[in-house]
Amino acid sequence: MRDQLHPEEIEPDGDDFLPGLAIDAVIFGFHQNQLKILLLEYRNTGLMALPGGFILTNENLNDAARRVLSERTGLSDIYLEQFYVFGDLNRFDPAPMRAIMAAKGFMPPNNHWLLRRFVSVGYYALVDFTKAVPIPDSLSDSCAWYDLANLPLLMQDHQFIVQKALDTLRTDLDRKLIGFNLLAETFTMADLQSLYETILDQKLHRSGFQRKMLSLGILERLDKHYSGGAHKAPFLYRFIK
Amino acid sequence: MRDQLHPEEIEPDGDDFLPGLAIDAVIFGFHQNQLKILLLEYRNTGLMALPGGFILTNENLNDAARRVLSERTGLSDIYLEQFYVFGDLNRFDPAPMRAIMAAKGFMPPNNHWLLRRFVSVGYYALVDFTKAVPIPDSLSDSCAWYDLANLPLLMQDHQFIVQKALDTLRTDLDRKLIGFNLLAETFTMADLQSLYETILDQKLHRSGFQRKMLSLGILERLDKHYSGGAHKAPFLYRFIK
DNA sequence: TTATTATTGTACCAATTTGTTACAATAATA
DNA sequence: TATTATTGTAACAAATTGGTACAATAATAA
Repeated sequence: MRDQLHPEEIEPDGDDFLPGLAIDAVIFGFHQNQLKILLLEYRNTGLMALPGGFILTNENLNDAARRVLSERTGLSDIYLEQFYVFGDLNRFDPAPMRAIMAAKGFMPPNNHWLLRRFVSVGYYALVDFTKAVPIPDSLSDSCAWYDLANLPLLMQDHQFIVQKALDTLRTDLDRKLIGFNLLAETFTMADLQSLYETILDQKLHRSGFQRKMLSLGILERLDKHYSGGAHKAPFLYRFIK
Repeated sequence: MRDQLHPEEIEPDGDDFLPGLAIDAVIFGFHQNQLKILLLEYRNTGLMALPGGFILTNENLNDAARRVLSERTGLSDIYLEQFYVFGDLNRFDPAPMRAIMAAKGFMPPNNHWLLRRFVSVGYYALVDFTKAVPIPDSLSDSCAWYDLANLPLLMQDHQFIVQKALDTLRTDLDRKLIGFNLLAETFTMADLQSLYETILDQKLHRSGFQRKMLSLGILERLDKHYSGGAHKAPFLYRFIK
């Protein structure tokens, strides 16, 4: 959304971008049985926000989202999905953006394009936590993972956007088969079940879960896995298309 | 989308609207066991298009969609849902819009705001066919129902938009309970089953369908219905929230 | 080396849901 | 009054899901 600007973006016109339109990205990761999302923290303001960006005038909307994702995570080929367009008037509040620009030493005029109303397209993304390398944008001093269960206060309506993304992820989890995008290349059945339990926030029965997953025909069983656990070694699986 | 303009909208600036952003509406109805959608036909051009519109600068996005819906159908309180944002560059083709404006006797300059790139938010709506009164906009000479199974050639990417709306309707049909919005206030179980069969494009088993629908607890059974049919009179049902 | 321990893989049965057939009840028509 | 097509529901089979049980196993502890 109105948060990620490269130095060259703080211009009086913003002519390189589609006016009034932005992208907000809820980037999910999974680590130590916790769902996490990427958040930016803005220099000298204490404001925390979702990664986002604008759409170049010669760029497809979905490509702009992919660009934002890749700029914040270093990854390409990310699982990415539109989930909602946030277009209410009451999300228009120039104060946070003005604070961010002021912290950057820029005092914009009141009609600066970044201070006007924005409609924002919400995307959610699923990434392999172990592969993503969070990269702050030019205005933020950190880009890092935060536990979804314990988020800090977010700027504007970003808390609402996160909730809507999570709702969509929950309903998409079974219909589309997307959970795998949050895991590493190979994983155990227990990993997968823990992921599902965390996303859906409910316990699942081990036996039934395994039966259901295997019946989908999207898992390839690999060799046994003998890590530190003092127990029977589980199989490893890989997702197959 | 870039199709509905009142006379006052054909101005050099379009300052009353958010720039570059539009709404396309796929308005579904159901009549004589056929799914139908509303289409506009533009004067003197033969172009057919989805109803659409723009967002006023002081208007919520969803309210703009409701306004478009009410302007084309005369109905308020319509079931309405966002389903996708169409933001590819290749949907930008000024020719059809120029033809529509020319047919209206207006020769716009090449940089006219209506001839530039638009990102369009797709909404689908479900209305009671018997209550909706299709109303053309100021540039079209007809607004009418067309069989989804037998659509004419549509402008730009509108065929694609319709397909995506239908896909969404199909997956939403069971998750949310929205089919009733396409029926009249009261209906028979056969009506409801026919609706489901038409939307999903597959035969369903009468007994199982009835059992499932009744088990949802969202139907109120009314009196018997004795219409023309030379058969046992079916019950009427009403949808309850 | 051998018991201990926690977990894994899978078999098994119960409970529930879904798929299918059957048939009596019924409302108009012949 | 018989005929006809449809409706409402019962009945049962098949499939799916929920839950338990238990042998197999990999490390650790004795």
